Amino acid sequence: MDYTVKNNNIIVHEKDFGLDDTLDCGQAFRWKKIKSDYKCTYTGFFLNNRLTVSQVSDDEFIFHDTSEKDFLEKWFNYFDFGTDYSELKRTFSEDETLAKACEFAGGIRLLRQDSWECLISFIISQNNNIPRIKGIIDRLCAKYGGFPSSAELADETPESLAYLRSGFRAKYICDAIDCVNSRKVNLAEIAEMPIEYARKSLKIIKGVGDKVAECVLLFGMYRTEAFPVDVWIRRVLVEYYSNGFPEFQHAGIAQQYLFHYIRNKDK
DNA sequence: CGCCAGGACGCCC
DNA sequence: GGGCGTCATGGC
Repeated sequence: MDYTVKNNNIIVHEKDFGLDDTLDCGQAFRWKKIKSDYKCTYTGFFLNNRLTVSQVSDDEFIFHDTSEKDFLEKWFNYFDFGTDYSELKRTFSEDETLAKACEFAGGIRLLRQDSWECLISFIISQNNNIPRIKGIIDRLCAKYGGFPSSAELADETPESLAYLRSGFRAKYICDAIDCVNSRKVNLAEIAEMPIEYARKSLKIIKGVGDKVAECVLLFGMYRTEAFPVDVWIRRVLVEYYSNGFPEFQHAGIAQQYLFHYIRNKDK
């Protein structure tokens, strides 16, 4: 990765990176594609830092109205620019199916998201579909002027959250708020725990089962050994890996390629 | 109308 | 331990 500062923008050159692949693959829910004269442009947030970013070509990107300081302190890490995805994909591609998946959407990167936002987002995701997940999170952020902290949400009840239309998940959101505010669950500590303890700790929260815990670990804590199995990945495992899934370092990142592949390959 | 969506819980055996 | 009905909501 290399970058140059130009006016108020940061121009980034990076291979193995695509905005559509990365920002519209179901790992983050607050990025919106907007009209532009570039290949594509998205606007969205990390915590409550807004960014508008455009893809100019296969390997050129514009981070609009971004200082060098903000780029290096926030966005470099968020987009995981410190990781060599060429090398990762080379390793994954020893597997036949993963080779196809990496070829299909080679621009996917694992975003380093905020653990709290991730926890709430993936509680909302259960037995739900991506457009509706985005809608619920939109309504939450609209009310609070950004993604609310657990402290801001302290007085919410399932009834007061009715406007979200999140259905049976509202009581789970409230339990997550209570667990974090009472320090029964400490996300910063969980992020550093051995993975089995981290899983158990997250599952203290009602509405957090195996799959949601795995998503929080992978997307919100950059625990790349976490491997969420949802209905789509279950299909991949049945269809292509009846003899078991091979051992990979950073298997969670491989999971992202597979998830995107199985959902979109027939389109 | 039924089926499905980045599932988890409660209850049953 | 595994199996099954239920839980809101909205798009198709």
